[in-house]
Amino acid sequence: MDPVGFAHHDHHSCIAANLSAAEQICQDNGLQFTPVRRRVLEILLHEHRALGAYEILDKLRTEGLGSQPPVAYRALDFLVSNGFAHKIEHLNAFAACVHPGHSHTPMFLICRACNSVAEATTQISADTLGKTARAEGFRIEKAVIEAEGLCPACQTKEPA
Amino acid sequence: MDPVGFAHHDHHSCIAANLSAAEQICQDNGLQFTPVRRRVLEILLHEHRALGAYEILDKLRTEGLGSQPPVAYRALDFLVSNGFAHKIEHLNAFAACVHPGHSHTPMFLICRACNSVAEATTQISADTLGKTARAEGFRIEKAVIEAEGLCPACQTKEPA
DNA sequence: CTACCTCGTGTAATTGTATAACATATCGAC
DNA sequence: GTCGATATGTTATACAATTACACGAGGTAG
Repeated sequence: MDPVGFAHHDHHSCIAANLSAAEQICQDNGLQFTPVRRRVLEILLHEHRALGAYEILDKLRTEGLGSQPPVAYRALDFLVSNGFAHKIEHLNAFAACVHPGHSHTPMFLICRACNSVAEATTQISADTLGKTARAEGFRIEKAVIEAEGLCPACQTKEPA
Repeated sequence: MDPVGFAHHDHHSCIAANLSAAEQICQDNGLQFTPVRRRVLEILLHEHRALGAYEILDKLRTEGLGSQPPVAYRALDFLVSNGFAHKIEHLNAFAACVHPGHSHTPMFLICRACNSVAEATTQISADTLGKTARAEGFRIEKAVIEAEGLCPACQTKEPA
């Protein structure tokens, strides 16, 4: 486990650290961390929640960084492919990864009331899921785990 | 584990059994198993793969059972809510549940080459995921696990 | 130096997925 | 018979994602 999302943290340094980590990784791997890509990651880090592609596009538009859907989708594809962000399938939205550079199978906790998203790491996934899959001859390349429910804050507002 | 999907099975009886199980469950719980809902489940069972809402809608249309998106989506919502079908978030598609009536957190194995989907049950989910979630005060109500990779058939066509 | 290749971006048009909002119908309770 | 609850019919629209093609900057082989 490595909770981030429902707990307080130093947001400013969290953005800076994540951003420079991405920069470093790109340099090490010969990837181009272009202005659009960098800005999209910044936006995701800043909001610290899952954003739809069109929400991101709106922001890009006001900044003159691109106005058509493909601009946003291409940047997001890059970020996701290289582990800087994740797609939350359940929401058709995207969120910055909380620990880029580390290979991990994240689990997302999605609050159905306030739509906040927390990313947690779990040991089980890679191993145990792999076992289940191999049992029927399937070769897993990527796995996503998404849980829907109530975050701590919304549980108090809407008790069982 | 309880693989179904990449293995052969008696499809005809599989449809019939599943359908009557659904009927029974609806009766027991005071749910209306209406023609549209029944037909949508039949379609999903018959195809035995993940279908998009609009694919289903096309079939309904040719049968005079409804022609507008909400018709399909409402039926699908009903089936998903009551455990007769699952939504595959990764594909924006729907598939019949292979063992309705049993509470379970399924894992889906999605082949990226042929798009086939297998549903497997895993013990870990409810328990271990719950533990991870509780660690940060999150209350899980529903969890989905989706894995992307290569099914046995496609592995032979496209070896590592 | 230039012809060419690769990669990233700009833009238009389109396709695919899902929901909002409102009208109509059926059934059972009172 | 009226009312409330549930299901369906229909129009329009919102939201998500991709296709296809043009342009431009940087490298490199000839």
